Amino acid sequence: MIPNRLLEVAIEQFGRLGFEGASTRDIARASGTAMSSITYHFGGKEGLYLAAADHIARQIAEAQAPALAAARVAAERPEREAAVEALLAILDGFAQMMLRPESEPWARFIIREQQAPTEAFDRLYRGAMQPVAATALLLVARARPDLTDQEARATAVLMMGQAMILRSGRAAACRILGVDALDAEAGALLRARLRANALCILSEKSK
Amino acid sequence: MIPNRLLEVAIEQFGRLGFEGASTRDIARASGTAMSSITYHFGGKEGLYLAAADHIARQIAEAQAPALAAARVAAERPEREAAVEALLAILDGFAQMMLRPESEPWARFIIREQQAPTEAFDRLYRGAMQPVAATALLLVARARPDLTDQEARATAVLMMGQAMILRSGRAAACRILGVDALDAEAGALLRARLRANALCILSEKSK
DNA sequence: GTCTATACTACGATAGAC
DNA sequence: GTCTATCGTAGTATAGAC
Repeated sequence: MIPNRLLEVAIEQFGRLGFEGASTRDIARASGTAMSSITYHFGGKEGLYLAAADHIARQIAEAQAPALAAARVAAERPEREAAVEALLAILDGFAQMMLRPESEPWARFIIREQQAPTEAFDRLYRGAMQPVAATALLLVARARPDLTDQEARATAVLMMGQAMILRSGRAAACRILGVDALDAEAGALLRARLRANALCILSEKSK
Repeated sequence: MIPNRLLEVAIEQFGRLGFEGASTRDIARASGTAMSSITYHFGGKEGLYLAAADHIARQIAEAQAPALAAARVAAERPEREAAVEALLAILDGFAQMMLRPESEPWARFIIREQQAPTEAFDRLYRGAMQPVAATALLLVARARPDLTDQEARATAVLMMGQAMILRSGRAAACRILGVDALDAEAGALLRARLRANALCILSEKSK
């Protein structure tokens, strides 16, 4: 299926080179088709870019759906610990996604959009991030009832930052850890520390 | 001074568009000079790119130097609390840098390099990141003697991630917080939560 | 040192054959 | 639907005037 192949290559190239840096010629060639297929299927370079964002959002949403459903159930339980565990699970799922090699191309795409958001960011946020953020926020509020709404939001953002650095700052992380790549061993270490940090943040007693 | 003007514009353009996306024509025009000045001063597009990385590294190193010197003194003190406070200060300094508008152009440049490191990343790491990381690591080890060396390194990386998301995931952070921009008010909230989180991570008693 | 002029390559879009 | 061919524009590098 040519459109799908085009989308995968487009995510790779747009993520690596940016919208203006990537060339429709190269994308078409690497997809094994002619440049004019892009015009035909997506209307042009910009249409392909937006379609790539939608494709990423759909993939992430599908991958996170089960964890989010489980978390929303946990948020209804009376014990605060259930919310803590559910949030730890979401965070770990997020971290695992960041560690998985398959996330590299679309992580590049998203990080680029975060620096200079276009319409594509809107689609990414609404499709992939907003559902995770909303659930995480609900759980932070349950786990830390002492925080105001804005404090809970800030806490959620910062906790996500710990997982996000596994992609956004991977090169520096590897050097600090003294490893060539974030393999299974380094990933397990980081996930364990992330869990310990998050547990400690979420368990703090109200003053 | 034309070379300096070229460097500032280059950081802006390379950060926004990437190495291949930026054009020497535009950089020269925005610097008020001819395209061939780039060849003369930096030997070509690639030379300008590496010089831009060096320029960024120098600026960051200068900005962080006083905080690092103070931290190294604190690391010598016998009380564990001195190390904790010094690390909180470094983290807050880092967060403030991420929040400051001036950091936007070179943050874009650095984040781009993290995704696909070139020789420029080497210069950025050695010049700007390595000194901060080494000091932070020293302080984490002092504050949390129960952690192994690798655990301390992972903890340092994750804690930095909390501050880094203020740049790398700023667009999403703004949406989650429900604000248009990370102004002084939002910045103060985030820094306060970051301090609380870090304090809790660093103070955890050994099991 | 800084400029203009130019050579050469690659870009995105589109028209039209099949 | 997918291809080839072509148009106009913009890219880097470089030679040479001043």
